[in-house]
Amino acid sequence: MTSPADVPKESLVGSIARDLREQILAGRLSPGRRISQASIAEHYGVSRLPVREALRALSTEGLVVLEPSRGARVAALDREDLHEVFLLRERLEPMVVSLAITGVTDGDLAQAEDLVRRMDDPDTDAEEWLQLDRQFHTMWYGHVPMPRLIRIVDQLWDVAQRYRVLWRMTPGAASSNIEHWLLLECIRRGSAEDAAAILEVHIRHTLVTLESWLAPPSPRLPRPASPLAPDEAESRTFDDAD
Amino acid sequence: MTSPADVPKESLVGSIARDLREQILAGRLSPGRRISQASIAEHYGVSRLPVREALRALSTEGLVVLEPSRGARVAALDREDLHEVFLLRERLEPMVVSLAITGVTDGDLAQAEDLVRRMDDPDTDAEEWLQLDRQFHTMWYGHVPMPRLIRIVDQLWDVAQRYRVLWRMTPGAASSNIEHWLLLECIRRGSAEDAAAILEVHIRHTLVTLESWLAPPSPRLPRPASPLAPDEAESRTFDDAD
DNA sequence: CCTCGGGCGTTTGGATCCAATAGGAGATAC
DNA sequence: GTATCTCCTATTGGATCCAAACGCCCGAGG
Repeated sequence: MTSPADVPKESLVGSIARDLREQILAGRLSPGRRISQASIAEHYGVSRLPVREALRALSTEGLVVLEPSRGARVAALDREDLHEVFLLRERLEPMVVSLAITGVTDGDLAQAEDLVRRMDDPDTDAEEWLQLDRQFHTMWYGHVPMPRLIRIVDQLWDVAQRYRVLWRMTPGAASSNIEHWLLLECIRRGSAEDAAAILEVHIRHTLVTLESWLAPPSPRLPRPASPLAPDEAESRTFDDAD
Repeated sequence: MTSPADVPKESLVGSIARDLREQILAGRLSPGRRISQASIAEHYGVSRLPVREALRALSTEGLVVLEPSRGARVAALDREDLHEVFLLRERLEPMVVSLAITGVTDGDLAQAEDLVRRMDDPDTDAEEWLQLDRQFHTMWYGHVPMPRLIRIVDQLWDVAQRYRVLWRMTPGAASSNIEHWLLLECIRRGSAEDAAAILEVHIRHTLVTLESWLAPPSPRLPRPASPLAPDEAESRTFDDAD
């Protein structure tokens, strides 16, 4: 999701990195799983070289961890990391929205309203909902001329996405769209402070919901097996993924 | 400055990236200058391959820019970037300090006081002063268990360092250490809010000083030729650097 | 039966080689 | 004299090949 159109000709490493990122975000490559350079290279029909660089790039984004001469693994998910990522989002994204608010156009507002409306639609499935949600939150970034900040927030979104895949199953997910309507209203009114405040609450709300679901404070609720468990057993190979 | 001891055996690309980073931060590789893979490789006596990966790693840190099949350049310095970097520092570093403050030990305080004292010493030259300054600001990070945040702030410091090299020549530099004493006092008292506030002011202060010096609002002051000018002429080759 | 050490296979890391692209110099036409 | 088109060279991107490190399995010894 980082800069789709500013590179006229994308290199191999870029496309491989993007696809791997997609796989990891969608959860098709489980956390903690080893990534063999050779299997990836064979899967894409290329040499191991661009795969190496793609893995290195993904490691700087925090999606994989690189152990020297021991290979790469999909970055594990744990509650400390979840907490950190959402704390950073909570601090940075309100900043972005309040900076973007002066550049918002009528077309943006119409598009945003359409997005929120589609999120209200009970027919949209979980995956599509997540995509709409991200689009709603990131559509304002184009108005903020701070490329470093945008890149950081985009990467945080990438990591957060891995946790959000779990969150969409939680019961608290429904109330989220109410905050979307609120945020949209603040943006429409052009009040940067209110929008920032709403967004901060919104992110914190998501964090609390996620944490309370992952670390059972009320263990009486029956839940499926904890999805945070990294599969050290390397149960699946990459080629199993598709 | 990222994790000196947690990698037992450093790979070639790591050491090359570290050295190149050092060169760029110290200003020995001027902004905008082209970096030829071959010259770097020859300089270190290695193949071009680890150089490529090191350049890619540095590009994710924002120190070099990579144009596809056109090579790498040292990232240019401009006022928008300066503004952005310091705005992010202003938002993130107070957060770090306020989070670190509960873990501060007496040893930390003694060491910090020594650092600030040495910064007051008129015998310390500019380069050493910058190093002491960075050490004073980053010594608290070890108490904050948020690796993503620390890495982001470290990278921001790296970029900021390139501007600070210029800043140390400005007349406003002297008053900076007063704020260091204040910050140290807040940390000693254990008041996170005050420390965060002081640090925020401190960073903003630095930014304003730098901006007013770089973009001459009072052009009567005689200044040396603007150090922000990128040398598109590629006046120096890498081997000239040492 | 458990533990330690050596040999082997697999995987990563680096070097060398080849293709493709961009930039520039030179020649030619207007 | 200037602008444009073409060819050439230098540099990057990718593939293949080789060495070194890690992990594992098996065997010997306590």
